[in-house]
Amino acid sequence: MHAPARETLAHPSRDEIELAAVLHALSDPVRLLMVRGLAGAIEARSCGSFDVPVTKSTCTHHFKVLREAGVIRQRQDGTKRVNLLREDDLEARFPGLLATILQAAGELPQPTART
Amino acid sequence: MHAPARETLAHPSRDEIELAAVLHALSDPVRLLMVRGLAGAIEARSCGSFDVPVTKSTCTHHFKVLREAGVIRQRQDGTKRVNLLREDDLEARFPGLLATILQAAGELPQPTART
DNA sequence: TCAAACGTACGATGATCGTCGTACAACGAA
DNA sequence: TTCGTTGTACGACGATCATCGTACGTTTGA
Repeated sequence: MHAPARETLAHPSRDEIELAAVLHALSDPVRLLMVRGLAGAIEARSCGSFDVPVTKSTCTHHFKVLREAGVIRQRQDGTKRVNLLREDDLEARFPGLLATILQAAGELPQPTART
Repeated sequence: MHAPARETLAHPSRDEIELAAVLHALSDPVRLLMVRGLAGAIEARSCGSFDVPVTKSTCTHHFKVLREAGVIRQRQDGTKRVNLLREDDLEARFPGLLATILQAAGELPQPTART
């Protein structure tokens, strides 16, 4: 077991994304926070750039849940692993779902704008 | 503890409905089935009228989860307990959410139509 | 009055979940 | 090369979950 796990980043294909899995993934407050952060970002964000009240291990766990549910895509980039929402795939599979949930989660997150 | 539980039907008020709880409630395939059945029905439906692959006790449990999440409202009617979706409350709290999820759950359920 | 139907309550069980700490691997910079 | 950064892997822990069987209460109907 010396192979770097970086090769093992399994993502479900678009058609394999299941509604129940997506809803379950988004039913955790921490993960909802992560997804909101991802939705507000233009660029893919590394795991460590999130302000969530859990340790690194737990963070890894949550990103794995989101990835395996098909909500996010993870890609290795040097020592960082960057995450981005699979907005297109989700929209194709479940139209309007992500946007509606994000809106229900308390409007869009305002990264640094406060007029 | 001889009081019939029929008095103890606690429902969250509209403003107490939480997104995470709703998503969690809907992240179970059996409950999703129940909600779809409820959405297709015009009248409130009794617990026993659902075609779900679980026993009665489990059914009771699932309806309780749905009720406590604020997804359905339960009312006693003779020996039956009837259920109906809290569409208005959900729409007011999380606009579009229920409809979007129901649509994602595989279009509208066709109770007895098969042209 | 008696029995059947409907659904609950309670307890149990095995599975999954969210959380953490520690140890380790990979990469980048000095 | 060496060190710090980033994030994972692997247990482990307690909590919650989905499921069931059995026993019981309530209402309806014969």
